[in-house]
Amino acid sequence: MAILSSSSFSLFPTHQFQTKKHTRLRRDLTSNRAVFIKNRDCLINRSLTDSNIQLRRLIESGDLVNSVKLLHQSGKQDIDPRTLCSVLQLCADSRSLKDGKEIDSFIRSNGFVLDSNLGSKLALMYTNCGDLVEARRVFEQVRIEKALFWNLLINELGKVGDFSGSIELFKKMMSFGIEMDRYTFSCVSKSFTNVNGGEEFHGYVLKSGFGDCNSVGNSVMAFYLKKKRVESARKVFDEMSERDVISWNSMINGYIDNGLAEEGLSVFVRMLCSGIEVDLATLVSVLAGCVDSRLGRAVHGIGLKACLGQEDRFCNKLLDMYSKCGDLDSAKIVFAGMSDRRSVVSYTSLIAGYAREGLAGEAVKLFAEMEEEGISPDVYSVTAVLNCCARNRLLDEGKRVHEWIKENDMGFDMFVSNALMDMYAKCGSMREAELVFSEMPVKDIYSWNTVIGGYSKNCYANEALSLFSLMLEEKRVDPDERTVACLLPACASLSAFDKGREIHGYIMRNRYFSDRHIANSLVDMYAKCGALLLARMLFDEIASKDLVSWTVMIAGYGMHGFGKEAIALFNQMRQAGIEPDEISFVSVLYACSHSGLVDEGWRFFNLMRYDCKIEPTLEHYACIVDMLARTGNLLKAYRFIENMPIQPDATIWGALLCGCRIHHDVKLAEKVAEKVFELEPENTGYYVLMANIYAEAEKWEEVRKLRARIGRRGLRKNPGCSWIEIKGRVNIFVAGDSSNPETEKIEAFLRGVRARMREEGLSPQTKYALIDAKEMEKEEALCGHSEKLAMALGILSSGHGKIIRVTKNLRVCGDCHEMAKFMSKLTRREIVLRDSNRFHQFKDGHCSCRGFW
DNA sequence: TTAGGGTTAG
Repeated sequence: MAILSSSSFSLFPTHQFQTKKHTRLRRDLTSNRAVFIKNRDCLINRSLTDSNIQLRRLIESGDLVNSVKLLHQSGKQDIDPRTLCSVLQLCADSRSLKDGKEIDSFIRSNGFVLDSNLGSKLALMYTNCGDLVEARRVFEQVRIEKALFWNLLINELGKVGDFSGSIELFKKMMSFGIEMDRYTFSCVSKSFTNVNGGEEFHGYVLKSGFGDCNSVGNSVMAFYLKKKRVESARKVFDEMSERDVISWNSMINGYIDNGLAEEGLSVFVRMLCSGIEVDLATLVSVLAGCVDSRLGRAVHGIGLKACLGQEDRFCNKLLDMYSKCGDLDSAKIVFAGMSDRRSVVSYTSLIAGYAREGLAGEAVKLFAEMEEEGISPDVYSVTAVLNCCARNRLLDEGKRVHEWIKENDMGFDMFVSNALMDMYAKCGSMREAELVFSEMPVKDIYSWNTVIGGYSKNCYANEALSLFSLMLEEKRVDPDERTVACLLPACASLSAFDKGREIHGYIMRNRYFSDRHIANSLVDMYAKCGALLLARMLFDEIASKDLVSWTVMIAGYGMHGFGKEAIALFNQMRQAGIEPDEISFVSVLYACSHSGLVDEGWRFFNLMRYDCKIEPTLEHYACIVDMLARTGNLLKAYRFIENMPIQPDATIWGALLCGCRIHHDVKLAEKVAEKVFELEPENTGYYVLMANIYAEAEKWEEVRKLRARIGRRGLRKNPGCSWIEIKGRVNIFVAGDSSNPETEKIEAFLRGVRARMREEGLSPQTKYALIDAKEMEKEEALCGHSEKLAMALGILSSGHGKIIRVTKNLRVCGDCHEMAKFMSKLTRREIVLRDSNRFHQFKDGHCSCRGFW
């Protein structure tokens, strides 16, 4: 077959035609000369061909050792080049490089002419024995005619990862005018797949005229699929004149592998309708695309009909499918049916299934059972069991696995290290996670994202941000969408508006906004940094909003005290056909409680229970209690808690305690406080809250007793602390702090504000000072509250028009709240204060919380 | 063309 039609050479300059003609001429001359020499040698040494015959016998019996020995004893005249070809073939077959090299040196030292035949065998020997450098050298010395030998070397170079070498040889083959065959394209396709670009591969195939060949078409499909160009692969698939089971399987697998399960399944259905017989690979691919076990069961049936029920790979994939679909009963049936054919793969699938369903005990038990069965865990099963510990917060179990990993020297595996760090991070042990991270010689994107996300979730926001900076500095691994998604919650928790904006810039430069995960966390970040309008603008830009998008925006309105807006958005979400879940109900209930919308709150609570059939959790109950308590319905709240179908926790009673403080009900507070102290005896916040209630009622003796109680328990009050970001630097203040270099200015400013307040008849809210002393001292203590210091620094250090954004770790104090209102009017500055509970937006002497805090 | 494992938002 004329493989390379003349048109195929249009890829090369016209002088190629001359080269081809000349080489053919040279080849003919060389070959004639070889025949001449061979005949001459045979004539001279006719009597000595015995050793040649003997050698052939040895080769035929596969005795390479004696063949080489005999060859060494013989002279050039004894040996026919065809015999050399046979012995080289034997070396190639037995992968014996040492013998092969000896024969090569025999050939060279005896001056044998390296013609295409002998050269081919020499190249084959080197190719098969893995000395690809020598193999390529032979190709440079001799013109090898048969495509087979080129294909083998092209293939081997690709296999060892020398993709450019493989493509170079392919191009040389083409320029030499060697007739290619269909295998040539299969052999080189892997190399084109693995280099950047490689787009010309399809062009070569089309020009070679092999485009119609089924196996070549399959290679082109594989090429596009590896490059994740599923649509291009589909075009090749659609244009194929004939498709074999491999073509169908590739297309199905290509879709499913690239997350397009529906398309993959529709090709599978078409395959079934076309009457093509499915095989093991078809079903293994299809099972990977089954996201619900009903469909998977149908494929299970097809597999049984196709007599694949006993195939290990089919069973393992079935097991994995059922386990991923959450149908553990079916998974267990398959597992039971495998009895003695269970491998570490089967165990891993079921362990991972248990882990996903939160059945940590079962997962750990199965892991132990596997070891008892004599099947040793490998990196996959260890990763699966670590993941199980991570999801179920099993720190002790995870630590035991870590010990096992150390004993069995498995720590080198990146998957294992990453899973270990994730386990520690999810169990809150960031120090351990850090240690694993620091010991990793090579870190990939998962490693960085895991630790950054771990810091972020464990309230080490600053550490998360610095690790991200280090990642950018080191430049070994580029951040991706997930890095940013890990990072934004850190900015959100710190209220680090400027940092968040910087990351927003990074997101826009890298076009990450189209990723909904990113867009949602960006909206959440801005809402939590107090930039509600910005959050809303971005929310409006999200093209296809999901439940999380709506929920973060609803929660954003809620925490800023825009209850009505939150409710409107919740209704809009339902109109858009998105069903609320338990978290979105928490957001809307929280919004109702923070805006004093009692009727609406009840309406949503009932809607959730009776229409959406969502069982309320502690969080929902806490919102209702909070809503009732804030609005002064203290007894209603108390009765509500008593009638709860689930056990109330400290947060629930704590919400009522807060209500008691707002409405100055000391008696009820005492009753509630005892319940809270019993439930969370170590939480100092509740003692402080109760002490405040006493202080506000001026019951100083009770304050003293409570203080003593705190002291006896060895508890220390969590110090109030506020911070403000100025020019990218976070300034932190604790109460009475004078460490800031601007302290003098800050104090003078606050004194001035206080004086102006007094002039306008606003006296300090000294009840909040919590100090039983003379009024003056109290006033001074108030002046030192951390949020006032931070706000003052903000006003003094930032340009007019810039919003002052302050964050406090506890609830804002009443006096600071009054003063902030006054300062916003006096200085005509907008102040956004985020406390542990919500946002306060101070403008023109008013606060957005309207007293609900 | 062919089995199992690791990182993201409310």
